[in-house]
Amino acid sequence: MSSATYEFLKVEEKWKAYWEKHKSFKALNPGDHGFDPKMPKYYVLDMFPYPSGKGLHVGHPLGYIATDIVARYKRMLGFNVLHPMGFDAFGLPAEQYAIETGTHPEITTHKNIENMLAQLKDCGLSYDWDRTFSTTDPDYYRWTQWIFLTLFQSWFDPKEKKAKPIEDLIRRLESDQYRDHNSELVDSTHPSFVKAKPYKELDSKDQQAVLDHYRLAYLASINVNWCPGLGTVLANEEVTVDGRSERGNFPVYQRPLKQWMLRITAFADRLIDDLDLVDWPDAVKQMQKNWIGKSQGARLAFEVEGTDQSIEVYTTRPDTLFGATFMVMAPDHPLLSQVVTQQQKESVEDFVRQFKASASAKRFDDKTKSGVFTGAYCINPINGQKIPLWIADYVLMSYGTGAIMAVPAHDQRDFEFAKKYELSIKPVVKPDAQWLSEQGVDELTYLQHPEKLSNAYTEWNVSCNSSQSELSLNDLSTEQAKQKVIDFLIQKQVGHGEIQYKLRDWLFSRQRYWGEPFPILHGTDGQLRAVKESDLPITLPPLTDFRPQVLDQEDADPLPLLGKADQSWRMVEVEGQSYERELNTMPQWAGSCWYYLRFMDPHNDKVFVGKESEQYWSGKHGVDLYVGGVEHAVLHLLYARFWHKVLFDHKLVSTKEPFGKLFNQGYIQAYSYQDERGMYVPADDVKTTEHGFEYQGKPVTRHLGKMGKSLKNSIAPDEVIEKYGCDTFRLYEMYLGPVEQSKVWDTDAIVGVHRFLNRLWRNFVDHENGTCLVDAQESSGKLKTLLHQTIKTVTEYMEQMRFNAAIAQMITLNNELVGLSFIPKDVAQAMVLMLAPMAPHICEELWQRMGNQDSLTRYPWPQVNPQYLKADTVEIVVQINGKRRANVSIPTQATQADVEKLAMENEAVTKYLQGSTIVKVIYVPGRLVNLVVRT
RNA sequence: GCCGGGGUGGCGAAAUUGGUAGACGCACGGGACUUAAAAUCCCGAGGGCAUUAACCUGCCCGUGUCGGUUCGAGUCCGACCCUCGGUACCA
Repeated sequence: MSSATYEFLKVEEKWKAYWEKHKSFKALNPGDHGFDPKMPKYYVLDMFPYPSGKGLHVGHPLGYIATDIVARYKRMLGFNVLHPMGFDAFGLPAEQYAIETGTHPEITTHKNIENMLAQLKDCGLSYDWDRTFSTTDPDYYRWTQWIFLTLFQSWFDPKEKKAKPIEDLIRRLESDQYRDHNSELVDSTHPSFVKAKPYKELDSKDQQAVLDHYRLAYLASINVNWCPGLGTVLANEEVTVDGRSERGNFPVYQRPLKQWMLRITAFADRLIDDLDLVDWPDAVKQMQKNWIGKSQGARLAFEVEGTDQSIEVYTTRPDTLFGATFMVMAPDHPLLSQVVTQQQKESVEDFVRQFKASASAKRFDDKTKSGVFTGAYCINPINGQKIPLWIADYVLMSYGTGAIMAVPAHDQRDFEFAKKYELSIKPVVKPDAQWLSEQGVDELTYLQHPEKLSNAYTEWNVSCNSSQSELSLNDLSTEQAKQKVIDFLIQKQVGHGEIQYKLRDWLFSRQRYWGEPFPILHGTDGQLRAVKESDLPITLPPLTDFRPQVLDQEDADPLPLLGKADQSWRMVEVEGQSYERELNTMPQWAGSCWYYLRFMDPHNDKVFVGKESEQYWSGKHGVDLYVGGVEHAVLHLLYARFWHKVLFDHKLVSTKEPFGKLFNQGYIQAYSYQDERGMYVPADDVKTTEHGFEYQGKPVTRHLGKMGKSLKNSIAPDEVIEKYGCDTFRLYEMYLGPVEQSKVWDTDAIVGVHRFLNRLWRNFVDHENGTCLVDAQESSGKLKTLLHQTIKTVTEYMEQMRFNAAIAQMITLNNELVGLSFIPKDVAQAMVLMLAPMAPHICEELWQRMGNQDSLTRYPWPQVNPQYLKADTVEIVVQINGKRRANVSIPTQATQADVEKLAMENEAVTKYLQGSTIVKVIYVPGRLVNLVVRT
């Protein structure tokens, strides 16, 4: 083998060692030696991984390679680039493994991180490894705990819509603002005892209770998702639509428990509004908006006839109040027992019993509605009409007030229910003429007998049938009518306008071991006490038995694992008082809520991030590019934005939003094969035959999906890198298709880009004697034009992260060089520099062989010279009536008149022009001339 | 149902502001090198029709479907079909 052959393994090893030795990718912080404040910054971040024990497959590095290319590209453009990597290592898998094997999660985590680091380093990624940390490092979670305390010591001022220190609230309470009913502090769910006396006169326990009521982190006894199979409670976001746990697929039950909550709902409006500030995919913005689920409407009360009770309802269509012909409350509504009549008591109780029994078993796509009459009647506050009160399974206690006014004429669900139980239907919005004709009725028939139709429609917008002596909505638009009704409700003191959200406060505690302990102490009297900042971190106690108390009964109380910790850890004495530590741990999401900030200043032991570093790296938009999977659209990304906003309100971070630009990479998919028994067979050994797919002579079925060890279709990056080299691997991952798209892995196709790199090498290095074939001469003519056009398009593609298209351009250029005995210097330089972000090792080697002494890491990206963009002559198309008829070659400088003349002289053109007159000539410079003719 | 993406050869995909559709790569076919194979390299190709011994050449049809705007539409507008993702008795 001659030394001229491209020996990728040797070359790649050489340059990896070089970069490591020279710390080529170290990002300099303000204050560091050599830091240049004039250099613009660029922060490019990956969603950091969970260090799983299974090892990476070729799908994992896709996003990392993309960000690495951006990072290398931006360095060449002269940016100070922050490109860090870390590990999100708290969470269930390590703990489950500990249960099975007895290995402490810390050991497992450490081992997995080591493995993953090695695999990542094989990919030639240009991270600043000095900034790497794991969320499980006490030096890191110390600050996670600190931020939790910041939340705990904050309240949300609804007037200014921002988080403020709790001391600020105490000052206000001491001035006794809270008992004033016009004060924004008054809250209807306030414990009644605190309203009786001024705050100052309350004992310290009651004062605490008041404060706890306002904190951004608070304990509450609420209905939570209790998963006995995992021995823990879960956030709404962690429960699937089937009512099972996202991890482990265990059944989840609703039950009230006392848990830590974070008041994310207070930030709902800002979380929606500030989406306008960021450059994110519309799909993700939309998902967040849907998740928050803001709706505008009205809350109003219906008196229950013959009692002093009234039922509150929420509606987004107050304009249809005249059309309310019955009421429905949820079967688990707290007022139910007080309004049901004696005669109906038995059938209502039967229904409730049935409802409860079937609630967890009920199929989620079952939309049939059933209900029962309570015997009670409500009074419609707008017209005094008496309407029956029902309970039904289609009204949920968890949204709005748990009761609705039913307007069957304009709501599909109410309509179905009304038809089933023969309740009256009253249209109050004028229907559309076209809709009526589709239904085959005239307006009069519809208004008098709406029950004859098969559906109800709600998108019309002029009220009708809506009037009584005091109030008429007839002929008003929906918007006008809504406002008029709300004004009326306020005037009658039975309701008001209201905004509802689907978003619930974030359930923040778990009964597991492998998570951040809460820095909270519980006094013997139930008082909460924050751990002193100087006592952080609260490290996890040693434990040998990690089995959760898995309980068969769904109503058994959860037992936090930290309850098994030694007495000496659990019990603390402060100022002579004895306290027990909080035994819950934080959920997996906690660590990932702020890691992007720690990367800016990872070794700071004074603060969670130094102010100067934070301001420099945040700049105007925070993280400049954040790349990760779309699966985090509502979980991590919503939580992190929430924490960021709290930190922003405390002036601890300088941007409103953490991630200026978000990019969702696609997934790498692979075929998996199952035999008749449904067992997965190794995808590698499956043969394609004329009948289909076969494994060991037996037919198997093919399915396209994720890659994974259990599916026996996993391919490790190591195997690919060993065989083709890291540059080929990186190039191939990018060449497979657009980064944001999912694509199917096909190992066979990898030879394409591998051939390209070999061809590139041969173009540059003489295969006989290994000398460099780059000439001192510059290119000229068409090659020069092609070069500058390539630089132009490739630069555009790099900006748009369309690496597949960029690679194709460079392959084309390289193909032009095949057969040349020497490569012009300017072409060679530009070629190597442009390819360097994607295939850095081979480019470094070629760069050195071209006579450069140092790494090309910070060499400037090639510039386009517009004067070379056009060749001396250019081929243009001659069209006649839009159809291509001929090509003519014209000088670049030619005027339109010249072009027309040349076009007319063309033989093929004259043939078509016979017997026609030219009506119009359209000339697109450099491209075509279109002759519009009439015969 | 609602919201948001996406439909281009056998496959992955390209196509500036509307301007020669299918660049580039895989697979395929042919060839070179080789005792042979692998690897490597070179050449070919959207579909159809006409013409020809063959090359050449000419014409028509082609970007999910139908319609519109335009000299000209993958690109813009309208309706529909299919598909992927999110979400769902949210009042």
